[in-house]
Amino acid sequence: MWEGDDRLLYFSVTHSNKTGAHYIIYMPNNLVIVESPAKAKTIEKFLGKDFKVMSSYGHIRDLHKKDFSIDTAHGFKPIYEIPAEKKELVKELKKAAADADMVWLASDEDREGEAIAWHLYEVLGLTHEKTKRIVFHEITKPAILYAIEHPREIDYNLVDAQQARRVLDRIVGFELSPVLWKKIKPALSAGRVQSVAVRLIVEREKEIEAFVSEQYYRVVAQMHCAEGASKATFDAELNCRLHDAASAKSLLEACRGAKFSVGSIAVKPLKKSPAPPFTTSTLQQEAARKLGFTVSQTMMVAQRLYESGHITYMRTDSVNLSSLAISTISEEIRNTIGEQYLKVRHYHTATKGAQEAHEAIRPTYISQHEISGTAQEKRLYELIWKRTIASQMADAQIEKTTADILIPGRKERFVASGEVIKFDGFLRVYIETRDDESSVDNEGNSTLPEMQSGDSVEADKITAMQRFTQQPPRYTEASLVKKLEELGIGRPSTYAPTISTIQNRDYVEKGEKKGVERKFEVLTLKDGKITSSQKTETTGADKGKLIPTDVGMVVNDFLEDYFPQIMDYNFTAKIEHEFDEIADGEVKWNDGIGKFYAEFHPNVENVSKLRLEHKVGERQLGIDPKSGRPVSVKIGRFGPLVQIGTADGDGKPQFASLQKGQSVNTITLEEALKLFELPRTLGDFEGSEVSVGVGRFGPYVKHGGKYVSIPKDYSPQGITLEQAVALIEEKRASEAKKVVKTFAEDPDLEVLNGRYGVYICYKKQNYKIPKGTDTAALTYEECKAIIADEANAPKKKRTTRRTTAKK
DNA sequence: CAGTGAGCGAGCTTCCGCTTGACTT
Repeated sequence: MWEGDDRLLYFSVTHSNKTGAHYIIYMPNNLVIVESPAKAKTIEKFLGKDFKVMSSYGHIRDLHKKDFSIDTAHGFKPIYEIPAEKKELVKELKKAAADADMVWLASDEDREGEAIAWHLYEVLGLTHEKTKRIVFHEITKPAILYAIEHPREIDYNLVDAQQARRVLDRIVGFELSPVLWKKIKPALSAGRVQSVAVRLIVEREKEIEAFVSEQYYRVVAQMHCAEGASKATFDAELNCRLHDAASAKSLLEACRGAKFSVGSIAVKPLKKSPAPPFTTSTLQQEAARKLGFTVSQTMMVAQRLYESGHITYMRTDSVNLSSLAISTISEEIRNTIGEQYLKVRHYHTATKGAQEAHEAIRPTYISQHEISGTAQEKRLYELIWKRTIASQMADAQIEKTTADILIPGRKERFVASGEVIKFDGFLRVYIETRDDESSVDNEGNSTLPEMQSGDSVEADKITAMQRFTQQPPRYTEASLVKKLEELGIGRPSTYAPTISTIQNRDYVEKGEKKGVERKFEVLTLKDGKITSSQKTETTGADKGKLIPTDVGMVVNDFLEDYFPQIMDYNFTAKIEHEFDEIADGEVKWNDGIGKFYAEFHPNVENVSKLRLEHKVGERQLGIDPKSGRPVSVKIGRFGPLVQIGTADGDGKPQFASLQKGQSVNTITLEEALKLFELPRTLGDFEGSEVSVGVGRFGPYVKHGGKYVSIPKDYSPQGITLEQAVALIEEKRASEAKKVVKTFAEDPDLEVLNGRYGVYICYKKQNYKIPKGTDTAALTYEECKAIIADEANAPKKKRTTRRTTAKK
C-alpha cells in the first residue's frame, strides 16, 4: 500500500486524538535523527523532500572521559558532557532542529537507543510539542512509514535503565582500576566485561595445566562382505575404547582368523536443519573458521559492505528477518534453486540479554549473488549470502545405516555406519562449521555396501592405535566471543574492542605454544599376523590461541580473591535482570546502584588499604648461593621480574626482567639466576666495547652506542664475539641501503628509503616527497623546498594507542 | 624503539556502549 513514490510527495501524518478520531496535519519541514549515517542516507530516499535525515553518530553525550563524573552523594547523578569531537556535530543538529517544524528521534529501539533519543532531546533543546519518538526494526519503506504513523513518547524508564548500566560500569571500572595500579602495576584496568573475559582464558589455562592425559586404544577394522558381488570395503570401529596395550592385543588375538558376521542393522532417517541467519557473534565465528579473519577484521570488512549498501547493519543480536526479506529470499530460492528447496522459517533469538533492535545480518539485495570489491569483501559477502539463503531452505534428509559386526566369543563388537543423503536441502548451499574438529576421527560419510543380518564379513586389516585424551582447547578470539555471548556478557558493538583491550593491556596474548613429541603404538592385524610399530606425533602445539600472560594471571587471581562478586560469571546476568525491572518501571534506577555501591565501595576502600605481606603474585624461589640473599619473582612496574635481596635487607636488591616464554609461575631458581649473567661484555671491535643484554624488545648487541637485535637462533648467553660482529656488519649493510642521499651542506638532512617508499628525514622529522619526483636527482635546495612546503609536513601527532599487542 | 624498578617527589593511567573518522611515518 505504500509502494508508489508519488504518494510521498503529499505525505502526511495521521494522528489520533483522545476521542479516537483521526486527523491529518501537513508539515513541510521534518528532521529525522538516526544513529548511523549510512542508515540516514537510505531513509532519506524513502521519505522524500519534506524530510531531512541526519545522524547522531551514536551517543552525543557521555560521562567525562577522565573524571568519575558521578555524584555519589546525590542519587548517583551522572554528570554528562559533550565530548570535543562531537561539538561540531551537535551544533549542526541544533541548527537543523531549530529550522524544523517537527523532530523525529529515530534511534534504535533498545536501551542505548532510547538514551540517545533522550540526550538529543535535552541537548538540542527540543520541546514536547515538536518532538516525536519513533522506532523501526527494519529499513524498508513500509516499516518507516508505519513508524511515522505510530509515534510515541521517550520511554524514561528505559532511559533510566541505560543510565544505571552506564553508571554501574563507570563505578566498577573507575574504582577497581586504581586498586590494580596501587597493588600490581600502573595503567592496568578492570571492568565488568573485560575482567570476566580474562577470567575465562585464565581458567581454561589452569584446566589445561591440571589436565592429565589418559591413553586408550582405538580399534578400527577395514572390512568387506564375504558373499555377494560387492567387494567394496568399509570401515568399522570397535564400540568401546580399550584401556591398555594388553587388552588391545587380546582383542586382536580374538579377531585373528575369526568369522565375523553382521548382527543387527538399523536404518534411521536423520534430519538436519540450517543455522539461523547471522548475528554479529555468529558472523565473527564463521568468518574466523571459514575465512580465517580476526574478529576486528570481520567487523571492518562488514562495515564496508554495510556502507556500500550490500548488507544490513552488522552489529546486531537478532536472527530475525523482515517479512519483505523473507519473501524476496523465497522468490530467489524458488527461481534459482527450486520450489522443493524452499522452507520459510522464522527465527527467534534465544541468547540472554538480547535487545533485538535490528534485523539479522543479510544481503540487502538477495538477488545479488556476488558483489564487486576487495577479495575480503567478496568472500564475506558470499558467506552472508549463503547463510541467509540456507536459512530459508528445506531440511536435509539423510538416511543413516548402522550395522553391528559381531566378533565370535567376545562381547565387544564393531560398528559400521554409512550415511546417504536422500535430499540435500540447505546443504546444497551452506554447511556450518564447528569448533571441535576432532582431528583423528574419520569422516563418517562413507556409504555401506548392501548387507543383511547374518551375512559373514571378512576383515582385511584391523589396527589398534594408541590414543590420548585431549586437553581442553584454548580459546580463539571467535570462541571467546561465543562464550561471552552465551553468558550474556558484552554487546555486538563491544566484542571486537573487548578482545583488543585485553590484548593491549597485556592480560592475554595470541600465543604460540610449541608442541611436544610423543610416541604412540600401533598394533596391526593383517594376513593373520599381529605386528607392532612405534610412531611419533607432536601434540599440544597451539598457534594464534589466547593465552594469559603473567600479568593477566596475577590480576585475575587478585580480583577473584577480593572482588568475587564482579568476577562472577552471572554478575552481568543478575544486573541485567535489575535493569529490566528499571525499564519496566518497577524500581528506581538509583536504588539498585545505591545498594550495590554501599557494599562495593567500602570493599574497594578496604582492599586498597590492605597491607599485604608480599606483593600480589609474588613467589619465593630460594636462596642465591653467591650472596645468600633470597630470590623471588613478581610483577614489577614494567612486567615480571626476578629480584635478589629485599629492600630492608643489607644492600640494594638486584633486578632482572623475565624473558619471553618465562613465567613467574614456572621459572626455577636456576633459570632466574641465569638472568643476572646479563648484560655481559664480549670484547672489543673497532676499538670499542661489544656487549649483549636483554631489553624491553628482547636480546640485543650493543656497540658504540648502537643496538642490534639478536635473532632467535642465538641466545644472548651463548653468542660469541664473531657472531655479534657479523650482526653489526649486517645491520650496517642494510642501513647503507636505506640511505638514498645525503648532503654535505647539512648532515641532518637525509633522503631515506622506508617501508612506504622514499622520504626525507630532517632533524628526526619525516617528510613525504611529492609523487612523480625523481628522487635520485634531488638537490639540497629541492629538499629544503619540500620541507618548507606545508603539504609535505608530518601530520600532527594523533593520540595513537597501541592497537596490536606487542610481539 | 632499547639497559627501566625499592620508596618523602609531578602527574598520569581506567569503564561499557552507541557510532564513524582520517590514516598510511
